[in-house]
Amino acid sequence: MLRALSEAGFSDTRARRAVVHALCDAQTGATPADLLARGRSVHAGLGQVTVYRTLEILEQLGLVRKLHQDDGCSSYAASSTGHAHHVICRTCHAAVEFEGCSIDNVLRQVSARTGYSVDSHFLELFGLCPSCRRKK
Amino acid sequence: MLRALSEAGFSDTRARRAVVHALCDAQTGATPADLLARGRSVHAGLGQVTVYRTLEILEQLGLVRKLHQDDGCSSYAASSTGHAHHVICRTCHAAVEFEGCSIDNVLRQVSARTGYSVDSHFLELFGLCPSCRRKK
DNA sequence: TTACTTGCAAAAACTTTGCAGGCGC
DNA sequence: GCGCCTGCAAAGTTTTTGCAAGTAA
Repeated sequence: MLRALSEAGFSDTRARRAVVHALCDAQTGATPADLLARGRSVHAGLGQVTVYRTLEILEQLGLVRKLHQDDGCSSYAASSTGHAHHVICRTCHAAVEFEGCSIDNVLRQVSARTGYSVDSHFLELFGLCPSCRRKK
Repeated sequence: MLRALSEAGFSDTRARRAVVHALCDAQTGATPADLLARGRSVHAGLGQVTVYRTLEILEQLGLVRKLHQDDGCSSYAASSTGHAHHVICRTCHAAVEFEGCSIDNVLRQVSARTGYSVDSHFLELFGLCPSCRRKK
């Protein structure tokens, strides 16, 4: 992730490393406030504004994805690259990325029925992660 | 939609009718501010707070769904009932509901790979509506 | 009448912007 | 050294809360 940043022409700074670290450290979606707290354990002077600005960059590069959850859409999760989705645990919020969403059939169906030309999509799954399932 | 509200035990009030009307009137996702403006053409005294409160109720009843768009997650679209998704025009934002998302194969795949038990999902498609397509 | 609703005002939460100083390269 | 970055403070936005008055049933 840091590498991708510098390859895209962004400086390798202490603040950005802290945010990236916080994102990778969290196995769950994290809000800007979460990331600030986590990031400060690495770089005490980190500011909230920088978290926002770094997230903006990472999101544009596709390295981070905003999650849509019931309690709001303000958490972010690392996304290895390009097209991918997340499956989120409704108990502990652990977010795991997955690829290979073969929903072409749905796209075709919807195109045919609605007349829209569909060119992208957003998919998110919710359920229980293995560990939370065990605890039930 | 009004019927469903009263069946769920909520009063049939002028303010709620205005919000519901505004929601159905808009063929696109509408933000709380949009709904206030539209709703006021029906009930001039409508307040923003009531819009929020009504949306909350409608959302819980599954009559309205929050959309997840690039520019934020603060617009809502009417949803006839239960499980359904939207396909949204990236130009004019027209939102059309569709059912029949046969993504069971994806769910199974993800379950198998990640060990999560998946019990719900969120899917949204983006593209161009017939009318915007013609204008290109 | 009685309880549910409403809208205002204010508070709180969240995000963006401006800018002087700091740091990567 | 130059120009990108940062963090503070402040401004803007959006959403929530408290409460007295209003309205549906």
